[in-house]
Amino acid sequence: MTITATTTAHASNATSSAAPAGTRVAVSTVIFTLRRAEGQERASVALPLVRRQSDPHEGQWALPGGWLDIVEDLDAAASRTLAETTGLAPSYLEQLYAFGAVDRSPTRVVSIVYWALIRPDEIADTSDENVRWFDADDLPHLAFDHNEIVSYALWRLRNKVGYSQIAHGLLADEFTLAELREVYESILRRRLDPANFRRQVEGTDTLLPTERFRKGSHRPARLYRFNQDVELADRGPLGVRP
Amino acid sequence: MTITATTTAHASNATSSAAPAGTRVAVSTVIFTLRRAEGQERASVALPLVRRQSDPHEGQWALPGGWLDIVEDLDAAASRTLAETTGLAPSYLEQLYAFGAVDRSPTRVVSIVYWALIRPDEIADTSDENVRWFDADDLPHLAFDHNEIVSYALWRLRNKVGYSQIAHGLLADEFTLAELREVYESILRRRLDPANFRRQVEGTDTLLPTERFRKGSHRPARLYRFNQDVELADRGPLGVRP
DNA sequence: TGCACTTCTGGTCATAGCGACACTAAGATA
DNA sequence: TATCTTAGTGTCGCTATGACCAGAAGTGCA
Repeated sequence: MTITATTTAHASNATSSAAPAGTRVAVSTVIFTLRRAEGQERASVALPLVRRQSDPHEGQWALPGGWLDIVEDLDAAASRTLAETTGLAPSYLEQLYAFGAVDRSPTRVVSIVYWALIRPDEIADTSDENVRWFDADDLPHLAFDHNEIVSYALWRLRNKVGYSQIAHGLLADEFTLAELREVYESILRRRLDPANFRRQVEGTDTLLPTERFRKGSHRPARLYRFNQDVELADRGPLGVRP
Repeated sequence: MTITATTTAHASNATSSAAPAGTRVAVSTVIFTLRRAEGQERASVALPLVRRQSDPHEGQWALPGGWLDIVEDLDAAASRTLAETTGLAPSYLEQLYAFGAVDRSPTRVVSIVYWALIRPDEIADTSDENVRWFDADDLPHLAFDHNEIVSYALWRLRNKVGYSQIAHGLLADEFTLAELREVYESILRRRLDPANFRRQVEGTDTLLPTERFRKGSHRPARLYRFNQDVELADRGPLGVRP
C-alpha cells in the first residue's frame, strides 16, 4: 500500500504520465469522518493527512492524493486516493473544486480535489507514521494551498448538511435519532432541539423505522434505517456515484 | 480575435503547452444570457456556441474554450474564453465542474468548465458565422460531452437563482422590479406573483430604491439599483471574483 | 374630457414550517 | 420506591409564503 501526498510533488509516481515541462493534473481528496476525543462533549470533524516525503514542502502535512493516471477517470483517482489512505470505499464522494493557480506550486499543477465521508467505525487502524488524523478545526500549516482547500471543503460540508442527507454517510446501517442528531450537531457545532429535530427528520421519507431498539443507560431508543431509495445528495443531472 | 472551440481539440494552439502524449487541460465556459425571441411571451436562457474547425467532431457545435496556458490561472483562462467569444467581461463567473472521463475525447483531456452571466444589452453583434447563440433548452447535438455539461450548468443556474442574487448579473445598473422579476421568471420558467415578489425582494437589503421612474405604457415604475455591498453569491472561503 | 385598461404598489388572509418549551413514557440506578 | 436521564409527544407563537384584493397612476381611445 503506497500513500502519496500530492497535489504537486516532484516525486515520480509509477502510474504517472508526468511530462515535466507542461501542466500536470493531480487528484487529492479531503476525507472527513467524525471522531470523539475523550473528555470532549461533542464529536468533531477529522481528516487524514499525509506527511510529504520529498522536495516541495518536504516534511509538511498534505492532503492524500496522487497524479492522475492517463487511463483513469477523475472519480476513480479520488477513490484510489481514499483507498490508499484509509483502505476503504467512501460512503460519499463528490468533486469539490479544481485548484489551478499558477503559483500554488513550484511546477504547474492543476489539482482536482474531491471530498468524501467515511463512517468512523470503519476507519482502519493504520500504523503508518506518515498518516495521521487531525481535527479539521485545528490543523497545522499544510503544504501548498491545502489549508485553503480544507477550509472550502469544510464550508461545503457544513453547508450541504443543511439541505441534503449526507449525514447518513457517517452512520452505520441502524442508528437512533439521537445518534443522527449528534452527527448534525458535530458538523454544525451547535445544539439542536431533540424534539424539533425528530419532527423535521420524520417529516421526510428518508428514514425507515425498525422494530428494534437500542438499549442503553436509559429509555431504549428506536433504531432507524436509511431509506436507500433516496439519494444522499442531489447532484443534478450529473451521474457521479461513489 | 481568435475563437477556439475546445475541450479537446487536436488543433494546436499558440499558447498551448500541449504535450501530445500526456493529459492536457482545457478550460471551457458556459456563457448564459437572456434573450427575447420575437413573438415569445417570456425571455429564454441563451448561450453562445462555436463551430469546431478541426478533427474531433469537426463541424459540430461546442462550448467556447481553449487550452490552459502554463502561466495562466484557471479563472483567467475562463475570462479569456469569454472575452474571445463575446468581447466582454462577465458580470458573474464561477467554476462549474472538472470533466475528466477517459473516453470523453479521443485524446486525454481534462476540462475545467466555468459558467458565466452577461447582460443581454452588452452582447456584441458578432458577424462571425462560426459563433451562434442558441436557446439553452433547444440545443443541437454538441461535440464531446458538452450537452451534459450545459445541462449541469443550467441546473446550477436554476438552482442558484433561488438562494443568491445572481439574477442581478443579467440586468443593467437601474431596473424596475418588473424587469428583475422577469429575469427570475425566465430562468425558472414560471410566473411569479408581482406583489409577493416585491415583498420578498424588498425584505432583503440587496436593492436600493432610486428617485427615478421608468415611464412606459402604464403607471411608471420605480427604478432600483443593486446594492454593491452584497455579493451576488456566497462563494464561501474562496475568493474568486470575476 | 372622460372612460377603459394596464401595470404598479400596498394590503389582507390562511397556511406551513420552525424555534422554544412543557409534558409524558420508560428504563437505569441508588 | 424515589430519582435521574433520555425518548418521544404536543402546544404556542412567530415568520415566511402563496393567493388574492384594492387603490394609485399612468396610457390610449372614443
